[in-house]
Amino acid sequence: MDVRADTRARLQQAALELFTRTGFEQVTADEIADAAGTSRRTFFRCFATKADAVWGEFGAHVARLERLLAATREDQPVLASICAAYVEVNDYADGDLPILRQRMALILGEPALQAHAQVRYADVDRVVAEHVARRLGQTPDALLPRLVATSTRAAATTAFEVWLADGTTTLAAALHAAFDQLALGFPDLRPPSA
Amino acid sequence: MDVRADTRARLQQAALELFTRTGFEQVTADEIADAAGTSRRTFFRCFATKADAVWGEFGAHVARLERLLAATREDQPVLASICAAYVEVNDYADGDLPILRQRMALILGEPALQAHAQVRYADVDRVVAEHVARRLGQTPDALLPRLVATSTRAAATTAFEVWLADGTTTLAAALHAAFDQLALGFPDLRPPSA
DNA sequence: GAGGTTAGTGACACCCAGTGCCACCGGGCA
DNA sequence: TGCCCGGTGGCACTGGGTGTCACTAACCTC
Repeated sequence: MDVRADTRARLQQAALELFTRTGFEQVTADEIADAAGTSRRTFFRCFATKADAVWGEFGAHVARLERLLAATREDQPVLASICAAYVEVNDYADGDLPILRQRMALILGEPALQAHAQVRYADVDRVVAEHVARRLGQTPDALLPRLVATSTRAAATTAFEVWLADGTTTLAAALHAAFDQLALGFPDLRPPSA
Repeated sequence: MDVRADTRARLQQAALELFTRTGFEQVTADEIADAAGTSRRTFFRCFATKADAVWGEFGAHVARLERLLAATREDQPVLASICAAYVEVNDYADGDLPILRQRMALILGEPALQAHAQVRYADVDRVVAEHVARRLGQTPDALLPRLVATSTRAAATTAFEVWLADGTTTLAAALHAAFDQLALGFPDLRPPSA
């Protein structure tokens, strides 16, 4: 019932390559399957959606984020704990950075993939909101847990965008810069600029 | 080349109705067209996507937001100006609230529509980022303008969610509550809770 | 009032994503 | 050798979205 790991890996690699070269919408599932030396039917057994081929092991990613948040020390400020967890989860080895760049360029650049990302990010938001709710003694669907979850994810996404566009800064540095702004209520735009 | 306004209105109404009753994925474009007394082909001339039938005149909405932001006084804090613009754009007459609730329940509840929303919201983000960039003398793709745009939209979305789930608070009140938290750097979770 | 233009529409054919179903193939196992 | 079973390929089908053409009704001109 399951899928052989190398078949999945070949499909993922082929998909990433073709999407980057030709554009997400232009590539058909048949072409990916051909490039990976397998069939269209097998592609859709590995990935529920064409878009899912771009996301590696994102489920494991979210699970790891959840564990990190659960292990947070109580005396650490909540935003700092979330920032630290985001930084740790996204601490890739140098050798993995090119693939990460390729993946994120697609996700942040292709409209269809941006849309799909929303569904995947909903899991992240849920995990973060539960963490905040636990720390605050509120329910996860109250205003504050929800708001912290969505705005910290907004910060993380923005950090990824500038990291991707810039090329000189570290991903960790970009994440810290974004979270600092958020945690301080955007001090840089506090003084009326006139 | 254009589409008759009442055809579009009938289709939109039928779509909203059917989506709410049966669920977005369960309704086919044919069924919507039949319910509106027209053809499938005409449906796709009115709306590029099945999902687009849920969004009313969202383009006009964004344009109005842009005008409001452009007319902002220079001595008003940036976040306050954005909050005021969001509140004003979402200041519906009481008679329009039921339709708004219906629309937002679909957009926030159906995964496929959540995904599609990301594409529409990208326009909002661009407009807000340009406003912030103008006020700060930065480019719209710098960290701070992007971050303010995405996190204020996160705040607005969260406000919509609690407004929808709650039923007692005003939309304006929910927006102000969310923006206040954001502008102050989440003071409610500042003290280490231990 | 006849003839031409034009916008809106409907009908049909097509491409492609995604799914259900079944047949096949290869390897472990009695 | 015969059986079982996980991975796979082929096939047909649904449904979203598009390009094309033919039709119709209004409007305009002579």
